[in-house]
Amino acid sequence: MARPKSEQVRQAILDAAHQLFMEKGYTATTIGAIARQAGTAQSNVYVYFQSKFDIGFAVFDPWMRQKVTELEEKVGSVSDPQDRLHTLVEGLLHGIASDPSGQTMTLVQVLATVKPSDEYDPELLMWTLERIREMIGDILPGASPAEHDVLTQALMLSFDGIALRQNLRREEVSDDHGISAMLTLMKPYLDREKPAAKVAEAG
Amino acid sequence: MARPKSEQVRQAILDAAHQLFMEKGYTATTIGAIARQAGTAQSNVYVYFQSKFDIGFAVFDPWMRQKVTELEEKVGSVSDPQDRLHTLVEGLLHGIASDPSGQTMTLVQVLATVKPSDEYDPELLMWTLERIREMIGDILPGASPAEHDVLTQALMLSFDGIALRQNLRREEVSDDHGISAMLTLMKPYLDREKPAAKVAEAG
DNA sequence: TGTCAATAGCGAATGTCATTCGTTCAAAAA
DNA sequence: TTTTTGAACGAATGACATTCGCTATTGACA
Repeated sequence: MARPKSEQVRQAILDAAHQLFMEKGYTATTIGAIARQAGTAQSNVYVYFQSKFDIGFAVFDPWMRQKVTELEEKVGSVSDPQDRLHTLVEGLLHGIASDPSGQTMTLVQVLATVKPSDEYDPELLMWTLERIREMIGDILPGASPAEHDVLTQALMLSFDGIALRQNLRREEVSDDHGISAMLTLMKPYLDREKPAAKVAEAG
Repeated sequence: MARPKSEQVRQAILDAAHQLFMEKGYTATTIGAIARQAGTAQSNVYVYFQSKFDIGFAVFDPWMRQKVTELEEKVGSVSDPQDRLHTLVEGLLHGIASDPSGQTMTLVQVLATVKPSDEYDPELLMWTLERIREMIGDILPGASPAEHDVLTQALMLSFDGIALRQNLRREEVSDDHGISAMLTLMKPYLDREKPAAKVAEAG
């Protein structure tokens, strides 16, 4: 009832935040700057979002879903299993986790500065895990579900690790070694129908 | 020359910071609180440390070295290679990365809030990498140096990933799957002298 | 078509921090 | 002793996220 929130204003705030996060990072972006860029009052931002944390997540969430969806298409368009795996790992760890536009930095800075009052919903994490498990299942139909889980978990863990390092943006701390390491660790699964390791308690 | 800095004061600040970081986390701990707890003036803290970042790192660094050293001893005391690998991965990822005292949260929050003016020195990271590579070399003498690198990089990446998630402290986001996944991925290296994967570009 | 009540929108606070300033005073060097 | 350097300190500064009190709009209802 009464005066409704404007979808335009909401989107303007998200767009402004998105652009500023890319330019300066989440921490260095102020609510005042977001409001100015969005053409509204600083205090009005709080009519649309509960907190800066909220904005950060609202910006990252659709970006991440978009990227993962694109990756699914890309992986789907490759036929050779070895190339598919390479595309998946490379795309996830290089293309998304160490994405140069800085969206991943947003995620890290958002997650690292959660306050108890911020409500973190792991739904995006679960959704992403699901997509990756599915892609891995497609690439390695011979492996067991437990093995799919193992590879999925390891990939997501690496994703988070690379994201954290990305935040440092130091030449000395390159991601390349880590990425090729994960690729190497996963490769053996391509070569067998029933891999040696059935230890997987993951599930 | 002139009045020298007091090692006592410096240590008091570090101790106070250490305790408060464990209790409330890095972000939620204020310089004022550290000073009060250390029995000195807030401004005097800046005589001993350049910034809050500096303090965070000065607290984390010796803790991490201690933990890694303990892990080396623990791994060294185990004889069976399979148990050694298990001890290493479990100790690194469970014992250190998801350490409940909150030191890892300190690391994550410190790294995630670096400002350009903060001088991050990757020396601790390099030192840790070196120790882990050495342990892996001991456990898998049959593997090539390139393979040692691969496993080291993958382990450190997982370490960072688990540390980031640890910061969320949510039941839904457990580390166990990720840890056992890494263990599973590494196990095959125990069973062969010359593993299939020689793809390792890492080095 | 007019009135009411809810609430978007806004400018000016608040409150919390890290960090800096200006001054004082202890101790090393002369 | 005297001088000089810099530790110690209380009081600013300057950034921010977030809240407050008020005004203006707009949907619902008469």
